[in-house]
Amino acid sequence: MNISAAAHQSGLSAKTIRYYEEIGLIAPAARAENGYRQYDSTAVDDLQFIARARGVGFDLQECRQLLDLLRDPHRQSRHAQKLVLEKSRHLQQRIDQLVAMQRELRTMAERCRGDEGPDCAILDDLAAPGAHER
Amino acid sequence: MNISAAAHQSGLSAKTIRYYEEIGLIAPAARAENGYRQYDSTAVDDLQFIARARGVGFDLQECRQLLDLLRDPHRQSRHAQKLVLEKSRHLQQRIDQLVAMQRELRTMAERCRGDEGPDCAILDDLAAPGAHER
DNA sequence: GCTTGACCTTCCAGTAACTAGAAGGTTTAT
DNA sequence: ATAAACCTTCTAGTTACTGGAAGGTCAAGC
Repeated sequence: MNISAAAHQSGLSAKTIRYYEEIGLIAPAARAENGYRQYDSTAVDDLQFIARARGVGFDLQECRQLLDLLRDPHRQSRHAQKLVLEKSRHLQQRIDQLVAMQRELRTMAERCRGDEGPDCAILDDLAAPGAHER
Repeated sequence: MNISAAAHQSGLSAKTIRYYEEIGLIAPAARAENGYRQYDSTAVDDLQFIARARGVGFDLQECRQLLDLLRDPHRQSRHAQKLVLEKSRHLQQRIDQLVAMQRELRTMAERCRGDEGPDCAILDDLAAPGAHER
């Protein structure tokens, strides 16, 4: 199958697949006589694997490690678990950070009248945070 | 005051301040005779404003808009409120996405034995998601 | 007077993970 | 014959910095 079919089946874009090949994340695709890349089902499996790993937050370097594990018959499942647990911890930190930002944004939006006038609690807050608490 | 003092007071790095000047986010700093950038309290105010806006999730383009509003005596507070509400909506989408990823990661980690053997629910899940549900 | 260390300057390059677009070859259908 | 929908490679741009090189400046200590 050609690259756009592989893209469709994996949920990646053709550009992204070429990029993954370029950086060596996936093996160079076989080529048809006309030079077009050809993908079989095992190639598509790899692409889907990567797409799913990306989807739960792994970066490309981590995808590389996960693919290595996937291909290693002597792997130890604790290695994969370690990657997941670490990712989960970092993700939680990021979530906590975003939730804190969200709280601040909501507080600012509530305190702002949001009318035609220039008085603005948001701009005040950004200029002197916490001033309204004192 | 020199750039490192301004950096310290604003919580930004000196590199970042120079970068903000380079892209025109802040006005070019005054220079001392020796060519060193000089910052007064109003310059530091701007830097702090930006640092706080960045801290609640605004990108540099949005910081630019917020600074424009801050400086506009004829501003309407609803414009600032709109920016905040939009940012809040996007942030919530991002949070929801990360929380969903987090759920998947936790499920995978739980289902994986995490031992010395090669059988790994995580790699299985990434290779064929939802297979265990069927 | 000289050195040392901590400042400061500019400029160039690199990061992550693509995405856009140009210029051109191929295939398929009409 | 031509149009469309593919495919190819290559270059450059995105965001918001960060690191490092090469070199100027300043204050303190010997």
